[in-house]
Amino acid sequence: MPRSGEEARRRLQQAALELYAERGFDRTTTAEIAARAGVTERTFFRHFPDKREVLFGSEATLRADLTRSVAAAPEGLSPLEVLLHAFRKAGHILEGNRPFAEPRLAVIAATPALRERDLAKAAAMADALAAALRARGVGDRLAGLAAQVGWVAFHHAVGAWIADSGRSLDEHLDEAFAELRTLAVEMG
Amino acid sequence: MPRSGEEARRRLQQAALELYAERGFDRTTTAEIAARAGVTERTFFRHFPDKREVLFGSEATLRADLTRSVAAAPEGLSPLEVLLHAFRKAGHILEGNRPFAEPRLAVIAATPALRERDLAKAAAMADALAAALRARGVGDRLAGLAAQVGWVAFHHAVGAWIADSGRSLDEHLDEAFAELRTLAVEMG
DNA sequence: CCGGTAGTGTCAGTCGCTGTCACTAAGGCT
DNA sequence: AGCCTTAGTGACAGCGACTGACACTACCGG
Repeated sequence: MPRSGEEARRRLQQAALELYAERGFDRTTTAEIAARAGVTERTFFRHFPDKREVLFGSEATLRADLTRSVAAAPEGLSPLEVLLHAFRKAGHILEGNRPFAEPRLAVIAATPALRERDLAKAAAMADALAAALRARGVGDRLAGLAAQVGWVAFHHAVGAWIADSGRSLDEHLDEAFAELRTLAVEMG
Repeated sequence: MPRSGEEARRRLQQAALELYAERGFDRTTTAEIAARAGVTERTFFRHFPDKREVLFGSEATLRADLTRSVAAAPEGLSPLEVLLHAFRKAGHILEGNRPFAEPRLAVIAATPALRERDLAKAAAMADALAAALRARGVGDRLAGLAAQVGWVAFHHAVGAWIADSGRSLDEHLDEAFAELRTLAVEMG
């Protein structure tokens, strides 16, 4: 029953998220995911390289958004200001997807294997941000450091926003970057 | 031929590093590692939970060293200064182990699966550093941010030191933290 | 000398993942 | 309409990572 291919892919993602949330990542087999999606195990591995990657399908678009925002940031901003600018734009998208993203984050937080993959995606994101900064003329080494530090602050802000949804993500972002500044200035 | 247990463990680590370097991580089986170490595949998994962990046996002692140094740092220092203090001490140990650590880092850099595990270890290290900072009275959220940012700077310094061994790790550490300060101050 | 214990070998089995081949639905071409 | 290409799939066989269970043996203290 091959329909569009893209449809099977979405069903597999949905089925995987459900099963990971119900029984846990370790207690669900790829065959079960495929069965719930109405396809074969083999088809699962045609759409996703492994059992973890099925939860990380939207990272590529986020990366594209962020790098585009970095490129489109106004002239004359410092590297971290450029990143803050990009994070604000990406954050707005994230705020909309929250009901879908929340169970996903819960499953990832509860599964070491998925946390590893998540960290790898974060590292790739930081690399992409560093490349985007370099394209703006930021020094080679400095771009790498700025991208990683900026990403840490972003991640921190998202975590705070998850815990305290009362305030907007933008507020948490500003606060995280302010804390970053405080930390650095305190150094002799 | 059960001798000391600890001896088999060391032989397994050695054999694994050699084989990973020779054929690559993906092209070596756990059975081959066990064979070169003179034990059975089952024994490999008694000493290490999986094929990757065999390269990460010394992370626990590094973590212990770092957290101890954080606790022993002088009073009155800012969070990042405390971390810089701890990194200097750990760095001296690292400078001694270099001939052993270098092939290990090369293998990790060449293998995505091992990079994932490495990132997970780094995250655990940052968590431990954050806890050590909290024990010194640093605020809860700030400790987490400082630990991650500090670790990024440390990692950056180590990378620069690997590429440019002419200068000491301490110099690279100072430079990384100075760059960090510059980045933060540039922000409006 | 003996009993406990820790480290190991052996075997069987599950599951993640891959290569291969045949099949079928969908869309474009004449 | 009939055909042909192509993408998506099912079925099958197989490797390798990892686990549970059981038996065995070197060691260590009494």
